[in-house]
Amino acid sequence: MSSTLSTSDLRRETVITAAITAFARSGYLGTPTSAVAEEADISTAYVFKLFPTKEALFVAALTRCIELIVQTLERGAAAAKDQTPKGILDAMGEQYAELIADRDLLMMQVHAQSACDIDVIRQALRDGIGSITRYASTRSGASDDAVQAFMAYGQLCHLIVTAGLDAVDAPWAKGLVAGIRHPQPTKKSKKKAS
Amino acid sequence: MSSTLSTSDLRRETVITAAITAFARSGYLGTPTSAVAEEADISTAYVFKLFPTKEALFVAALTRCIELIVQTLERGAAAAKDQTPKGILDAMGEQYAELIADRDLLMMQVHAQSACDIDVIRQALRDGIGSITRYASTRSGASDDAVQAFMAYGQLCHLIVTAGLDAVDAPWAKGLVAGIRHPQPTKKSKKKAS
DNA sequence: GTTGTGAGTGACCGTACACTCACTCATTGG
DNA sequence: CCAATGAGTGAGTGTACGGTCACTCACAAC
Repeated sequence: MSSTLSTSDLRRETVITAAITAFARSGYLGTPTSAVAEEADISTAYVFKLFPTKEALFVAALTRCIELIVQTLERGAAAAKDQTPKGILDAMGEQYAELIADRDLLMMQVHAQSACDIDVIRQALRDGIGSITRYASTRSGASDDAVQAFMAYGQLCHLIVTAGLDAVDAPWAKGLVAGIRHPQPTKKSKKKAS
Repeated sequence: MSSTLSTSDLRRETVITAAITAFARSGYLGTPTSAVAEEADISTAYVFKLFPTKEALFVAALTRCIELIVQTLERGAAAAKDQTPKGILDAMGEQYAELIADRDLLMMQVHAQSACDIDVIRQALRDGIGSITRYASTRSGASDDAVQAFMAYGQLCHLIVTAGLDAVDAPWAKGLVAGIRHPQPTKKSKKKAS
């Protein structure tokens, strides 16, 4: 596809991006490395030259997700009209909701949580939650309680999206979903590779 | 081991219990059916006589989890000293925290969420969240907002336990965990089979 | 031109797992 | 005694996947 040659570091970036998409789709165990390779338009063997193990690849992808999320919170905070703690936190939430519209970042977190029996993954997730929480806290200056609530509703949002509760037409579902910023699933056009 | 003969329906019950333990440990894809069989002290082949597919087995286990959770909420509500909506909801939360002390019920939910790309599992999870939400709502009589918060903090609790955040000794972690009822991990004694 | 190097791959290996099948054994009923 | 039925299993089968290895190819340096 690209006529310009890529150094292996560039390729690594490509693979990380592809890994996020692939792992988000079917989770750590459910995604063969070959699926990541295919998504990156690269051979499976080469993926293993760029990353020593599948675990390492997943961790790299997860870490990248967290970076993207923190960057998004930064943008949200910067764009907040109301620069009070609450205003900033709200703006962050709104920006976050927009980021996860395509679900990949969200599903990566869910899948990571489920893969926590693997030490390096749990550690990466811990660190990630740490980054996010610390940033939300220090940047907004909000109370611990407010930050805790911020995170809690974020988790609820994950559940809603994963289980597809926003498509459920029942009072209990409406109540659960109410007031939570909602991404309408962006249509992802899968590119056909030869 | 048992000298009394068991009808196949009894066996099915045993297998469901075993499945909860096994699946909770390593998730849907990470748990071979043979692990469930071993936990139930039964041959793998017989598991497939009792449940048509691994999917069906997982769904049965998940459904059982939800039943156990709702029963727990019932007990919590009944035991509430303060029978106001908030009092009942709090009591439910406390009882729930106690139930998930051994983590199996909690991990099953996490793993189910991650396995939501399988239709029957997502459906079962949806129904389960529905049961729980509806029960919490009607039994407590609390507002939609309060029920929503109840669920949100429940989800945060799942994250804390899964990622082991309660073992993290940093301010951000303390802030996240603060005030959330906590199970100290019950020691499970694995029984040795011959 | 030949020697070195890094990008990239096809073909393979060992293992694990979902699911099947032919079978054994015990109990029941006549 | 024999037939039928249901509990329960050992030994497979086909396939998929993580990881490896020997290899090719393009290009640069001399």
